[in-house]
Amino acid sequence: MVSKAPDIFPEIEIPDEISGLRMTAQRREVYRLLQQERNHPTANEVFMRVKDRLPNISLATVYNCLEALVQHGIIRQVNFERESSRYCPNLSEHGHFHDAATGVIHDVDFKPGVNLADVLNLPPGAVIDDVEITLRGKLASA
Amino acid sequence: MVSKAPDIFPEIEIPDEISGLRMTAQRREVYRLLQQERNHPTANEVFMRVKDRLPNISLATVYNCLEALVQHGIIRQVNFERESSRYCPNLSEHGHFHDAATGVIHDVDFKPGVNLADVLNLPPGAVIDDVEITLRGKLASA
DNA sequence: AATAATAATTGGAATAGTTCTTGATATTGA
DNA sequence: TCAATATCAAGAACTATTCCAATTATTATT
Repeated sequence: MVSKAPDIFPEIEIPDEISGLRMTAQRREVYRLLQQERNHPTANEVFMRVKDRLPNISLATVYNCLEALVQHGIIRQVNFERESSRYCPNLSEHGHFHDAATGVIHDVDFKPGVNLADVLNLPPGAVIDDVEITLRGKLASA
Repeated sequence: MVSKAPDIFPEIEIPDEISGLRMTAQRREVYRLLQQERNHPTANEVFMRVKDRLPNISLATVYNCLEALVQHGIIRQVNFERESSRYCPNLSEHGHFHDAATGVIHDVDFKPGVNLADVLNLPPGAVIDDVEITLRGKLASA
């Protein structure tokens, strides 16, 4: 007899529309999963997980949903090297620390009041639309 | 009658060995090209360019050469989103600014004396091996 | 210099993540 | 209700990269 792992979080309610994007059943479940499992899953991981609730969903649809959510600024797409894209619902400007030992990805926030131009020699006239910071290393067992 | 574009730079001399890596003809030309054309070419762009001098070189060999050079710390591999990897001979710790209008990639240096931990809330105990900073935006015509 | 051992190169096949295409299904608006 | 539009599913297609097996080049040893 197979028993499903219990949902750790109470059901997250998701409205019928977010930022102008209609929440279909598929988009809703994809988004809900990202909210609940904040370990930056790949499209395929999302696919496997969401199948619990929508057994007929296809991988192509997961890609479609993820793209729609990214396009509407509801989630973020994160890339490490040329590995599979990963997705996260943390919209605040942040970077990522990739623990080489465990593979776990930690969100890394900016300290308040930090200005990129204080830190980097930007090309003159540069207007920054998007910043991507990725760190790789180890967590010394504290 | 086809005339080759003249080499802008005088021939760059490359020793028989760099950081313990034997410089074969193929590796030498790949490396020379990266030194001369500092526009962060892709493997395929390197391939097409290097063919001028080594008409029989294969794309697989270009990939092999690039990997060997990266492995020995002679060049760096740079990834933007999930686009083709690009390669650059600038070894100093630096980031990249990607001009959305022109597609041109500019190297961006750190201001002297900047410490990552001053700027980011790193996870406690994090030891950083590698930093990757990518900016995307536009260059306001100065 | 000849030979054996090792390393590098080539060309094509294989792989993996993602995108595209087509037909079916659902939703919205008139 | 009907037409127009959007979304979905399934699998084919695409692309950057890696792998593989056979050949060629280089190095070390006699």
